[in-house]
Amino acid sequence: MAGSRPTIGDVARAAGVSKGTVSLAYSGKRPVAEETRRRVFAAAESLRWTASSSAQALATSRTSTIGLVIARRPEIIATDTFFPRFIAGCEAVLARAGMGLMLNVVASEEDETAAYERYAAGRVDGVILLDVQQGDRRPKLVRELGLTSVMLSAEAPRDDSPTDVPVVYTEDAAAIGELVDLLVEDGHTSIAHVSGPLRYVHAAARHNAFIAAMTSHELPADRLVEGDFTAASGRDATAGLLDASDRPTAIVYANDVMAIAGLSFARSTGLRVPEDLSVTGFDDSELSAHLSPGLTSVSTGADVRGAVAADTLLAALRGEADASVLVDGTVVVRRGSIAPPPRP
Amino acid sequence: MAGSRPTIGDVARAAGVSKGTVSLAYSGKRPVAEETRRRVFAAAESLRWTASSSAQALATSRTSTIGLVIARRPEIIATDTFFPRFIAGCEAVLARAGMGLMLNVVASEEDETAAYERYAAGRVDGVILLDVQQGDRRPKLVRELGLTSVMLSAEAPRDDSPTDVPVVYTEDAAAIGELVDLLVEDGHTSIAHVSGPLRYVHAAARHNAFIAAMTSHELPADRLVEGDFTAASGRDATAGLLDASDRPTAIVYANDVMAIAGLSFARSTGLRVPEDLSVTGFDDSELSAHLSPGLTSVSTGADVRGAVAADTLLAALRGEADASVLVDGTVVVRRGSIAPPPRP
DNA sequence: AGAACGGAGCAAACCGGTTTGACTGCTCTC
DNA sequence: GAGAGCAGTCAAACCGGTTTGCTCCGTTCT
Repeated sequence: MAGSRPTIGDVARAAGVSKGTVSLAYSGKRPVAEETRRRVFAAAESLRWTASSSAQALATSRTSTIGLVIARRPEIIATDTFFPRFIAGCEAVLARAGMGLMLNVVASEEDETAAYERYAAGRVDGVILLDVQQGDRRPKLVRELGLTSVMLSAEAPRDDSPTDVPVVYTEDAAAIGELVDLLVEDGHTSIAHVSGPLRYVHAAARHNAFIAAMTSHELPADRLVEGDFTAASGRDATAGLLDASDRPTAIVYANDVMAIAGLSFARSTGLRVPEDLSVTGFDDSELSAHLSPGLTSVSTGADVRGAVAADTLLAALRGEADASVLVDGTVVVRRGSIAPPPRP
Repeated sequence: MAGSRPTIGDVARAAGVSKGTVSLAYSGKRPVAEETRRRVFAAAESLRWTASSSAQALATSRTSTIGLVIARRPEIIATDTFFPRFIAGCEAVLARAGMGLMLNVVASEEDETAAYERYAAGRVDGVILLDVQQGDRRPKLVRELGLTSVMLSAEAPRDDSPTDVPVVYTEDAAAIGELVDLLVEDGHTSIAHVSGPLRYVHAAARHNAFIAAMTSHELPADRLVEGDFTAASGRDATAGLLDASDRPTAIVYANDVMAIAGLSFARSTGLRVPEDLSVTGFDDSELSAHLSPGLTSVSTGADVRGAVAADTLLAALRGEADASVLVDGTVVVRRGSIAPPPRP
């Protein structure tokens, strides 16, 4: 019983052929007689044999695994609904391709480097880079380590982008523009923005898009607060904004968690939402639809992005097209959290 | 100069020793002269050599990786804040031990079985079983596949537990009891419970604890609704409870997301929280502290549980103690969402 | 009829580590 | 001074697959 798993040699013996033939019967890299193939498969099945992936990895130098390093503080990982959805999307694609996903959550830059080095030591074939920053060091790092990679971004890659890493991106700017348009149409002129950490490309993209949208309406974009995507920072930023003598009548938050915390804080000071203050979020978590009022947000299809990122990485691993790809899934979802501003 | 990574043979040559000596210098399984060891390390460093984990895995039949299969619908994964925190906790321990974490998100039972079979084919050494159900088939499955495992639970393992899998558990019952005590002390007598899917051991544990607590106060435990942990189910369950002619004055939810959705729904019908209705959650997500009113909840230390689960699994892999371990980190956090019931 | 060709399969080398039996000096004992 | 014991090292076997050079055989072409 149990003990050790059968090896390809056991299967070969049972089928009366050589190891090489068993391997070829499965890979099809050379013709194998139909009848032989059947004998091999039958033998494998009765022995319940599956190829050892360690041995396969050693022989082919491909691990059938891709890696994902998440470098964020635990509080943020805990509340941000992006990661789980993104990972679920990846998985759907990877599982179909027989690939595995290796995950690492790191706290420091050294840990991050160490994680990529372990990856390169024959643990994964490629990686997906999340939370890209301006002048991110990782594309260079992973290339030097010999890992294929794909980056996620919130804007089209610039022509002068220094790397040849394929980019999977959304166009967050357009969605932010739409949100601002909605608010301006409702009559708002004093609109604030609470961004994520601006070192992130995605946070900066939304931040810049907000400024551009306000400017295009000839409104001042001077109420800008940098948050960090946590509920706590959403509350603090909101407190600061509402404290001013001429408080804004609407706040555009860079994610839902900050928006919900901000909304709650505003209410606790006696303001009504949306009558006295309109708020919008970003990323449309499931909870947002079930609040009262519902939170106006931007659905970005995190799972789709995960799937596309995985697909793109698999293609890159096959040596195919390195082109960047736009994931066009951002949809503004209007709910009860916005309304015309109060009369002065 | 990319090309191929150096091998142990290159290091051996550079240091003027044999492959075996290099290996022994690193593993220390046999004595190696101090001076030789230094030469080997120096050579390895200058060649930037790291052992190939595929080769290591093949030679030792240990992969230095553990696996985690998450079998939940994407909506739930997206909102539940438990997984990310749990994983971050695991990772902290695993990284320190040089182990990797392989993650799989599956949609069906076949996919789940397939995932464990891939694991067993030399991808991971052991697995952590989450969301254990009554009569769960996985302990048996993974044992047959030759994988070491650890289970997470919300109650002490019964004596007659059919398996010898170590269990890492919290005692959710005590926390639920405390919540009920708080509400009863405030004068509530009509308290409802919205549970998670009762096939899960953790959901059932909280559900049963609720009934026991109510009974011990000689109150009827007859307002029980089974939800599924999503915001949508929290709202629906709440709608059903509040629709009754004698609506409850307090609702104990099995997680925060359902509680927040329920709270929002109640408000949208004109009820005030906590004046007209008290609500409590479970798992204490970061957001809960920043709502207004803050959500009374139970902090369960998901990250600590992750760390302990990882530690326990590593111990099991070393062949050490299979004992079950209690993670004593549940703390009831009282916030503004509960208050005495309205006078009739 | 002989050459050329391609399908089928075997045996052996290889991937990059780990493990172990055997050998060499050396020191320590009696 | 012979034997025991041990630190230190090497060479070779091994882990379980994949890949390739070569042989064997039957068919087709000229």
